[in-house]
Amino acid sequence: MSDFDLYLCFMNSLTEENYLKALFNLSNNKGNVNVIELSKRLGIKMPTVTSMMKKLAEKKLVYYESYKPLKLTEKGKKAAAVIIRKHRLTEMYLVRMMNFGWEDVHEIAEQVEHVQSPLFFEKMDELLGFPKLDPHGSPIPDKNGKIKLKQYIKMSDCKAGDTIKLLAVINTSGEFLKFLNGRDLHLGLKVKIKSVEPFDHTMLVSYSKKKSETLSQTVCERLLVVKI
Amino acid sequence: MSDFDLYLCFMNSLTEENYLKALFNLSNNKGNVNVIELSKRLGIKMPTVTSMMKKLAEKKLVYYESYKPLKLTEKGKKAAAVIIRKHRLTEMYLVRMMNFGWEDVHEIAEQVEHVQSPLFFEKMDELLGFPKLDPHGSPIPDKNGKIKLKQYIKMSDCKAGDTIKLLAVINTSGEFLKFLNGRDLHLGLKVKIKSVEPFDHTMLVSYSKKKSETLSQTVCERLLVVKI
DNA sequence: GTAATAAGTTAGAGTTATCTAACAATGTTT
DNA sequence: AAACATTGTTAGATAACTCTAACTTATTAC
Repeated sequence: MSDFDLYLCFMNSLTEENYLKALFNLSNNKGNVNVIELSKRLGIKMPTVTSMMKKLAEKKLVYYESYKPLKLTEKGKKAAAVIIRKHRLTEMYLVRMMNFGWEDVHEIAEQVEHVQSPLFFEKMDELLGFPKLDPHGSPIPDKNGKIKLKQYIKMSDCKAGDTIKLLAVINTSGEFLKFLNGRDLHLGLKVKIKSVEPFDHTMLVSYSKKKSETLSQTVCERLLVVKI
Repeated sequence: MSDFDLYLCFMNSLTEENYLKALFNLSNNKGNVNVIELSKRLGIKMPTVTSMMKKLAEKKLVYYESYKPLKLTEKGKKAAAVIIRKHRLTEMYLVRMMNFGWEDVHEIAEQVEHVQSPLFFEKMDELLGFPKLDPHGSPIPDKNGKIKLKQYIKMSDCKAGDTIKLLAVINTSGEFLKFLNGRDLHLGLKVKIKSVEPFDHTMLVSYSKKKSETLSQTVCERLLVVKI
């Protein structure tokens, strides 16, 4: 068994990496995850997910008991955070060093994150000046998989009269980000909430040179902010 | 079937890509390739190679007849060249834009080359100023898979008294490249062949500030040069 | 030109990751 | 608490890629 094979046998397959990442991202809110949620997120049928959970449980990456919610072990959390670190560093690299728009980087990072070369990502990190956040405002875990969670609130939870600063987006789909581009909405922006429509929670806001824009609840739920 | 699935169904799998690339690289000399050669190059047993050849033949990427040498079709050549383009652009990018040494880039490029995003590689190309050669002196195929072959000769085919310019290396293994680094041998270097030992074809050479160095035949066979 | 060697193929099996169909447990409604 | 809906599991099949063992064809050597 060569050095490389030895290295590989401690490695998780690309498929396993995708399950770990999805588990991590879905856990952010509640700590544990349902089979059906994971199934939907990955676009993979439930029986397949169940059998993969058994496999990951054997590797001590997931706590799994029949009919109980899924939960990453510490080892699993760390493995997932390392992948997410690679994803977010890549996104940052693509935006800052290669002039991609924030709406274009997710798909590419989704592939590059599986590259097995710690040095590659350390180099990115260094060239970027050790960034703490990715282009969408999400925190980048450190080399050991430690992640500093941010105390942001959803814009949709703010009230009329609040002045807020836009600091992250929840959804990183191209569609959504292009919508934000079209309205000149970008991270760091100061926004004043002029009023909130009680019926559908649409917000009437003003920012930069725009006197009056309306943002639907769907949009505001995907924007993370702090009050200022 | 979604747009993305539609895109995928015309795509070759990662495994197929590796077979195509190996076929292309092995063809460079003779145009056709033996099963056993390909088997050794990929580290995959011969029966597996045979069955993959049948699969690639169905996809019109390879001409395959039992007991006959393998040969890429035009379609296969083009597909392979596109992958090799991605590999070589990545190597160049890693060296020029990320400060990697030429001995470190092969393994990383081996993984990055499979990223499915034409834009990603076009961006590299643009940022690099549309390079024609990779860090090891190999030509980078254009977007359409056209490759301009270079008329280099092996240093081992040169004679005593020749003055040559080092323009490419055949082997891109870290070991070999580190050896070259250790002797300050780099591309573009002018080298004078002082004498050739008739018994083992070792060459006695001088270059830059070095009055007298010996290079084994093993090394000289892996160096591509032009006479000047 | 036959025997020995090398190269290539066939047959059958294993692994990983996926699916569908059928069944079981859990949660919700009335 | 019984009925229904939702969620989760089991069983069995499939596809891609790999292997070993046995066999066949081609090449080389005497």
